[in-house]
Amino acid sequence: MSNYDHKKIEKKWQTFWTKNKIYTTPDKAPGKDNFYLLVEFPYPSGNLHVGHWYAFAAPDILARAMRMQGKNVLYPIGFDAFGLPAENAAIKRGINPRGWTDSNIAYMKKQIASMGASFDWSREVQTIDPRYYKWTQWMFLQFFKKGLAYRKETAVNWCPKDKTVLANEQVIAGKCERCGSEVIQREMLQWNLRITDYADRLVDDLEPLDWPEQIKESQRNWIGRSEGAEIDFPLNIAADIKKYTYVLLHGYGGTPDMPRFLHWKSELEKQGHTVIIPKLPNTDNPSEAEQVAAALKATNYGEQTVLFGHSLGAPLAMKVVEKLAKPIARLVLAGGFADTKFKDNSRPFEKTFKWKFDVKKIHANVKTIQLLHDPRDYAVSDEQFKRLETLLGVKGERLASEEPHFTGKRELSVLRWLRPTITVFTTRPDTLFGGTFLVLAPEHPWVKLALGHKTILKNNDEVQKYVDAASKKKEIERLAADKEKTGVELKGVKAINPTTGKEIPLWVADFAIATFGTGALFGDAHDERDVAFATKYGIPLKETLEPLSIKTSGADALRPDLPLVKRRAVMAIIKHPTEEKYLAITYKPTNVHGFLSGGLEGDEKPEETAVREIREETGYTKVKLVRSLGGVIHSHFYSVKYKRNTDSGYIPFLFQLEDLTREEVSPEEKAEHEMEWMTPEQIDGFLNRDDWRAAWDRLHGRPFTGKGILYDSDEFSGMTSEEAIPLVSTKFGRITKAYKLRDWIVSRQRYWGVPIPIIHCPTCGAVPVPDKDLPVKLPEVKDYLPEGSGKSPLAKVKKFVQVKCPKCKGKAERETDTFDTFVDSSWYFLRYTDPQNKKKFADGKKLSSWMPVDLYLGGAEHTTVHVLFSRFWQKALYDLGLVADAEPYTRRMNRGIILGPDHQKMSKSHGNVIDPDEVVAQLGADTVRMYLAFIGPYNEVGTYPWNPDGVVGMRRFLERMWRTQEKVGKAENPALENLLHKTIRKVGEDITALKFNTAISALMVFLNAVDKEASLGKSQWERFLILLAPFAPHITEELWSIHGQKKSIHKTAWPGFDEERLKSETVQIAVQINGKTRGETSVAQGADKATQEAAAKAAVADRLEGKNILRTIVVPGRLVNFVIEE
RNA sequence: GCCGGAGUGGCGGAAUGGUAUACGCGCGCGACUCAAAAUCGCGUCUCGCAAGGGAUGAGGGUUCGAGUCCCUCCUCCGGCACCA
Repeated sequence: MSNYDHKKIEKKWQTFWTKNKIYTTPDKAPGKDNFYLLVEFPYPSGNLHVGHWYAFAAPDILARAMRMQGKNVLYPIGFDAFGLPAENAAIKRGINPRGWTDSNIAYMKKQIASMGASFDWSREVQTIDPRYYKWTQWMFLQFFKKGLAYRKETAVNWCPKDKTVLANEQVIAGKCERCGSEVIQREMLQWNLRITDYADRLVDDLEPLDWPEQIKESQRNWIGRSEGAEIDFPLNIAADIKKYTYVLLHGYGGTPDMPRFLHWKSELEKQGHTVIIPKLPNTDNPSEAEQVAAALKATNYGEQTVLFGHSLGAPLAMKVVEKLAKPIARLVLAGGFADTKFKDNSRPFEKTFKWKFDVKKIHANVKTIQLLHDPRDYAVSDEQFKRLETLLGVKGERLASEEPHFTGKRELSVLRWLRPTITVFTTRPDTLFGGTFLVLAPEHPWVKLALGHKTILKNNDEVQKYVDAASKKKEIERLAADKEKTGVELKGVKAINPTTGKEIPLWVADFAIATFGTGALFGDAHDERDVAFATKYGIPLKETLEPLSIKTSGADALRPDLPLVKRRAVMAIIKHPTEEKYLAITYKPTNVHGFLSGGLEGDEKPEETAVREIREETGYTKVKLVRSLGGVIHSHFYSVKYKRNTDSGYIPFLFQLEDLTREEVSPEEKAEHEMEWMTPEQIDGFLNRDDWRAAWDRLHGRPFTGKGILYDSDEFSGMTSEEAIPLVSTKFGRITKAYKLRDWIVSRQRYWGVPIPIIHCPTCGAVPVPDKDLPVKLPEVKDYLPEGSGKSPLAKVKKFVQVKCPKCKGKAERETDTFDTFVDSSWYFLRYTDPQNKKKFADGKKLSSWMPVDLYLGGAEHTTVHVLFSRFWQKALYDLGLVADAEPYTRRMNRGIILGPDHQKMSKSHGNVIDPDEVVAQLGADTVRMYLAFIGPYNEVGTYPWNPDGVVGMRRFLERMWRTQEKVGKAENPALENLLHKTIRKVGEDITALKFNTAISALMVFLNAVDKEASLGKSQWERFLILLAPFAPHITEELWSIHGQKKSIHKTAWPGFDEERLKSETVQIAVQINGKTRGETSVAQGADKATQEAAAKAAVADRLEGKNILRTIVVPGRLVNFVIEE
């Protein structure tokens, strides 16, 4: 027997496997089920670290085992090769990013081969390959055509050093993730994908997935859905300050005297505005020229004009704006069309209207454009509306109108948008009656609108200063939770609380976030942050909620079968006469920790009740009322004393003892209560029921922020928060949702990425590059530095930029931004199913034979962004009918992290980095694979320190195994056979469950047993080798061939096991007395309960002597438990 | 602050509600050796000479029986965070 020479063996077999292409995966294999095992493809940084090994070599065990167990396993790999590091290397060293990337890939491929990984390299995918990114571009264009992609002036994170825009997730603590420079805010035209349209589905579709809760929860948190309502607060701008002239354009077949127009007119006139509703000619068969002329004649358009167009009036209004000589204040469109491409509702006027717009002119003539859309609208499809949004570059409002095409009698939905209102988002509409101020984000559109109008905004300069300061502040600084809140009142403007009709002040404050909800909120007395803000600035507050505590657990939990009985009662917090202490009372029957309480008797006043109860329960006689704490605290609980469900309305008071004079307390009272003087800190930890805590909070002036019972809220008074929320929402606003998730900005002003396949034409707008011209190849450039103005280096390549418009053949310019690399990686798993396809991104049949991915293994750092983006991408493709599944990954698991030997994260600065190449050279790939698999469970996100001694231990195991070949003889060793069957089962089960560590432990147990035996049979040895083969593919292949096998061990079937063999002839059973193990005994396999009981009794006879056995529990083959009297 | 996950020897970790601490590392003792390494054997939660007792972050509960299920608290890890 030679020594175990890992270098020779590993090289030999890696060459053999490659030569014989043993890992090439067919799309279908007869008699085998397909299994798609996906690992995240690496970025070609140039060097494989231990993390890569953990990411690729451990799943390789599963891939190999599943193949042997009869599955056709797709285990592919590729490279996510666009991105900043290549470009930075290029800038720094003046080299070509492609060359840099290619050589890194070549080197990493060698390293991956050294793992003995069973990847099918024939399916390799590289995102930098034009044959791949052609389809990245194509998919984006499909989304664009569907209205899922749009360009918008967006405040973005701008890194002054990298001269590029960063995604939120690339900003760490206000600094650029890569270079550490301070990130600033800057407005830029950016391509966005409407991931927010999918927010609900991205949350809801998680529900049925078999994913760890941790991953699902991270995704939910990232999307950040809040359910609540939008409420409109009309603005009371005094008529003498600002008057608008409203021009309302009616639609096809419409007239100015329709009820909704008359209603809008009268409402707007009430606020002092002028309203003009021109009669438009020939509405049954309209001509564009005539209508435009009529509309233009209606008034002298100027900065005081608000133009509104309904239905056909909408494109008409756009035409009108296009033709104007000077800007107007606002353009509002509802139920309008963008072009004739969608003839789902063809009308006669389409012949005469040209439907071409000069978008630049429209924008020049109106800054504020508001688009309203009801998704139920029968005249305007969602796609049409999205087109309109794309055309105008404005995100519209989706809302519920009275009649789906905005044709109701009053159509408040439109009126809300015509007259100035502030719409707020709230999750607590139950506190709306107590809304005493509004807060707008500094970037709120209305603030922008009002600034500069010094007649409206009396403190214009002050507000301007505040808004400027806010935009200069870094986001991190602005959003620090513990920061003192600041704000400025918008003087001269008031909002009207729609529930009370009362005027309330309007503030700008940077704690309001422009991108969440509507960018505006109302402040009330039941929110800690609002109260802190209002208190600081002396804004009045009004409470409208009384606390309600409902006990659902514990001895005082409500009994579902009993009715609630109302009771008036008092709570008394009693202060010590001299010390800063309060009287804490434990009510023993229910273990309620609180203060003193008692019910009103007869026609007692509450204060009298309190004094009487203090005397009866505590014996203290010298008490004085300090103050009433105000309000009522409601509490629903079960009263053990009176045996009924109680609905107590507690009136809370603060008393103080004058001295500690006491009377005798009755024995009954004494038995029920326990008393102790406690410091406020002790009280904090002592109280265990919400009603007491509410009283304690009230004493300290802390706002009540929970759900309760409404008062001073008109017809909603007396309702619980839960009852009131939907009712208030629909009466004063609309039930809706808000998300933290923002649309995905896919533009990057960088060279090393996929060019965005769009051509900008001065007349046609953004035009997609025709399919036949795809891919738009990344041109060569001379230097890779961004242009500095915000444009990518591509902008410097004239040949690339200057093109003809595919539509009108006029002069046009190519988009010069490239895609975020998360775009590249959002669909790579689809390409693996058909990587060479030139006609499609993948063939439908091939897709359906592999998708959805059965198991996706990756790093925890990708749970939110990459996994979420690719789920969105999949859903968008699904909606286009391009893929068959709405979710890409059946299962997703995150792996753990390998730490350095010092239990710290591996890093050069710690000097604790393990270089896998070195360890492989010294101990072999098989050892490293096995060690990583053994280090901890792969199905949990743990942190596992690399233990150099542990790796050596694994090498010892393999050497021990190597020596075992000498023991192999022809005859089976019967002493090992049962254990081998057990091992076969356990290893198989554990690998499937990703518990590689316990699988290896079972293999060790078997080898330990072999060590104690003189020999083992050839068949036993071979079955053992097969079990070990997925873990240590090289050494097992070698030993397999040494024993004369010609076929690769990795093409061998997994051994079976015999159920009967799993059982031994006798079993050890535990003998317990009262659940404690007191002895053990062995009985024959399958012995009946009586036999087991008898054997057990004998085993602990001495302990049972003279004891009365109350019960005996027999768990066959496991234990016998005697329950005896102690 | 909100939400999710987890706390078991000196360390990594194992345990369908049923004999806690498998397996590995480390450590101790021994064998082999002139010696060392390698290898092999024995031991290794804790108190106790022993018989016995006690331990799965702390405290309570459910159960014949709890590391495992429920409640309260503590600590650590992860996600979100001035999110209305």
